[in-house]
Order: sequence, then C-alpha cells, then structure tokens
Amino acid sequence: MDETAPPKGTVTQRAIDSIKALIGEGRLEPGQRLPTERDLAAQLGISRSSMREAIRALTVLGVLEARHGSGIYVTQLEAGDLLETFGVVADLSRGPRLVELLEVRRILESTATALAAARITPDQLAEVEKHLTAMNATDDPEEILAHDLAFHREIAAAAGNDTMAAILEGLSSRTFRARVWRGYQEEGAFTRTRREHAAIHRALVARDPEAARAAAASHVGEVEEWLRSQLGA
Amino acid sequence: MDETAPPKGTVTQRAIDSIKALIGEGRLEPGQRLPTERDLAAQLGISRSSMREAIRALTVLGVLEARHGSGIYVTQLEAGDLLETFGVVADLSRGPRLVELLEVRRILESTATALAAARITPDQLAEVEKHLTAMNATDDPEEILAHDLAFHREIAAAAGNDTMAAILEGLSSRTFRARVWRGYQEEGAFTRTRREHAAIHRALVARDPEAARAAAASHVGEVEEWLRSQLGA
DNA sequence: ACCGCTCATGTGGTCCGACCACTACGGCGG
DNA sequence: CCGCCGTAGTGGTCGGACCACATGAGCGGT
Repeated sequence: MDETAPPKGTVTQRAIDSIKALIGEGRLEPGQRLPTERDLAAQLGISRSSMREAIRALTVLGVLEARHGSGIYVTQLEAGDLLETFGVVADLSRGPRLVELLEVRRILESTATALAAARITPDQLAEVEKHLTAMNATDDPEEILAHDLAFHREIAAAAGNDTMAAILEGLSSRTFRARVWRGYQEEGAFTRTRREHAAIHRALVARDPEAARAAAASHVGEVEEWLRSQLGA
Repeated sequence: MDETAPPKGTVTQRAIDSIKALIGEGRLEPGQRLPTERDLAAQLGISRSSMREAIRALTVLGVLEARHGSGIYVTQLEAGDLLETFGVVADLSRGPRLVELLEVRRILESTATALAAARITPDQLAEVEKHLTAMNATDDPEEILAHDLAFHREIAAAAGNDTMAAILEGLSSRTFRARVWRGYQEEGAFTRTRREHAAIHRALVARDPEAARAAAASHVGEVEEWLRSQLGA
C-alpha cells in the first residue's frame, strides 16, 4: 500500500516517467533549470548512473538539454525540439516505408502549401523567391538540394502551423532527401523539378490555395511514383 | 587525419551515432541480436556506462530493445516501433500547440478515412462496426473513449499506410485524448459525436471516399474548434 | 572607481569495479 | 523421454573516483 514507491518496471524507466510527469503537470516550466544529477538521484532514491540514463533518454527526445558545466534545463518544448526525433524515423526507413513516408509528406505538404498561399506575407514570399532563383542558377546538386529544402521550409513556415512545419522538416531531413534524390535526379528530373517549383510559386503569387495544393501534391507525387517504380523493379 | 577516431561531441553521442549508422548501413538487421554491452563498449573503446546510456537512448527511440538476462536486439524498425515517441510530443504539448496537433490529425485522419472507404475489407468493416455499436451501448466515459480510439484505429489500419496509422495513433494517445475529451464531453457532445461517427460509418459502407473525408474532417474539426474557443476564453 | 585576468567552485561527462536479477540452456534424475 | 534444477551469461543497479567545462567571485592592475 506504499504509494510512494510503486515498484514498476526498471528504476531508470521510473525516473524517466517521474520527470516527464513533472513537466506534464507544469511543475517544471520550459527553460527552467533542474537540480543537479546528484540531487535528482538522491530525491528519487536511485543511483546517479540510473538517473543519468534517464536524463540521456529525455535529452534525445528533445525534452531536456544538458549543458556541460552549467546544469540541466528543460527545453522550450517547441515543436522543433520535440519532433527532431522524427528525422531518425526517416533515416532508418527504407523500402516500402519510404513510400509511406512520402505519402504522408504529400498530404501534409500539399495542405501546408495551400495554407501558405492564403497566408504568406510579402517578406516570406520574397524569401521563397530567393531560394527559387538560387536553385535555378546553379548546377551543383549539393547546392540545389539545400535551396530546395529551404524553398519548402519557407513555405511550410508561412502556413502558420509550427508543428506541421516541424514534421515536414523531419520528413525532408538531409540524409532522407539525399538518399532518394540521388537516384531521382540521375534521370534528368532537373527540368521537371524546376517546372514544378515554378508552378508552386505561381500559385503562391496568385494566392490560389487550390492551385497550390495541386502543384505541391503533384510535385511530391512525382517523386513518390518514381520511388514506387524503383521498388518494383 | 585519423579517420577511425574523430573526436566529435560527447563519447556517448558518438556511440549513438555509431550504432545508428550500423543499422542505417544495413549491417544490423531488424530483430538481430547485438553483442553484449561489455563487448560493444570495448569495441568502441568506451566505458560500459557510456555505452549503456547510448543503448538507453536508442531504446527510448524505439530502435533497440533490451531484454533483461537475454541480450540487446534491434527492433523490427516498423512504423509503430519508431513512432511511439510521437506520443510524448502529444502528451507534453498544451495550449496553442494542441490545436496545431489536432489540425495535423484532421488532415491525416480525413485522408486516411477517405482511403479506408476505398480499400476497407468486409472483415475490417465488421470490426469497425463492433466498436461503433459498443461505443453507443454504454455510458461509461472510460469505455466510450476506448472504443472511440479503436474505431479510428481500425479505420486508419484499413487505409493501408502503416506509417500514417502510427502517427495517428500517437496523436490520439491515451493521455492526449483524455485531457481534451474531459472538457469536451462535459458539454454534452455525446450525441453529436455519435452522429458524426455514424456519418463516417455510412460513408465507409457506401465506399464513398469524398463523403468519408468530409465526415472525418468535420469530426476532428469540431473538437478542434471547441479547443480553439477554450483557449480564447 | 573600473576593467580584466585568474582561479576556486560546482556542474555534467567519463570511467571503473562490484554486485544483483533475470534468462536461457544443458545435464541430471525420474 | 520428460521435467526439474543448477549454472553461466546477460542486462540492471549501485557507489565512488576522476576529468572537462562554465561560471562567478576576488584579486590585480590601470
């Protein structure tokens, strides 16, 4: 009947849940500093080693941030912090799951682009155009990819949903895109990609959400179809 | 120029990246067993403590699975394994971000329901109906919630995209739904919810994707709007 | 009085060695 | 041939020691 020490699973897991609960209950605010590892361990009656594992776990989840020599802090708990792990999923996926991820991206990206068409500000639009022209002005695949990513990132940001933008960021993470793009662009998809980007841009300028949605869906869908055919071959 | 020992960040982080790379390169297959903690630590020239932290980190990410007394194994790396952490995001979010998450869910859920309308099998449809009737046959909020979750889960599964289903699962995770639902249902939303579920079901039976999309979007949108108004108040 | 450097303090990062809890497997006895 | 049981090996926990780094107080010079 001892409520204070419910012998759940492993000690470390208990520590993870405890800290997560503290944040969930609002007893730990974003940005706030936690007690030292030694104190935390003492409070829960566990060893420092176990507490360190718990902290490390919450660190990779983007919940905590450890600064060497300074202390442990709660992150801002913003979408970007927490959804960084989404990139891991993309990186470790392959085969059929890559297509599924691309399908999710198509759905979200098309909606985000449609929203952006309605909400984008002149400043944001200028930023988008900057990457569009820079993308068309070079032949270095590396540079093209970077501007391509930025192009879509700016659009996602203009949609006004940080969470959606963070998810899309994960779905376009460096290694993920690089792996798919390598093969895709070898088939001379450059010109097609440029045309699609131009179509998206036109829709944004015209503030036409439906056209933007269609253009974005088509854009991602092209890659999706290509990947699907690659897996079948 | 020593490529074998690039002194990156922390030792533990290096270990995490190393194991992740092993899996990414396909040198570690899903389900495969890893060497012991002691051996792994020795191979990378680090202490067992640091290696344990790395393993713990990859464990919470759903990449590895440690079985006490048996060994460490690579998970199946399926969508469900890797996207479990998505639930953490939902649990720790509040305020405006809850609305953003519901918006993402609305987009994905409506598409998933539309796909399900076209692809659902008789068996799957029967399962959906089971939860629908069970949901309407009780007054216990706890039980209603359980069947509600199962109702949408079956539909998501019928859509045929495991990744999407896993994300939706995270967006409907226990505590997340419970928190929002508590207030939502206090306003006598039961009847409205039942009507909406019935509409979704009708669309599935009729195999009408567009109707299904609209019904699902409306269903989630109702909660979304309610939550938005709550935040404004 | 002010600025800059130094160094003591406290923090997270790493390592070690020991022991505990559990699983798996093989051998012994029925 | 089957089932029990012991043992070896695994992850889980612990405690303590030392290292690397960040911070701020205090000293020195200006």
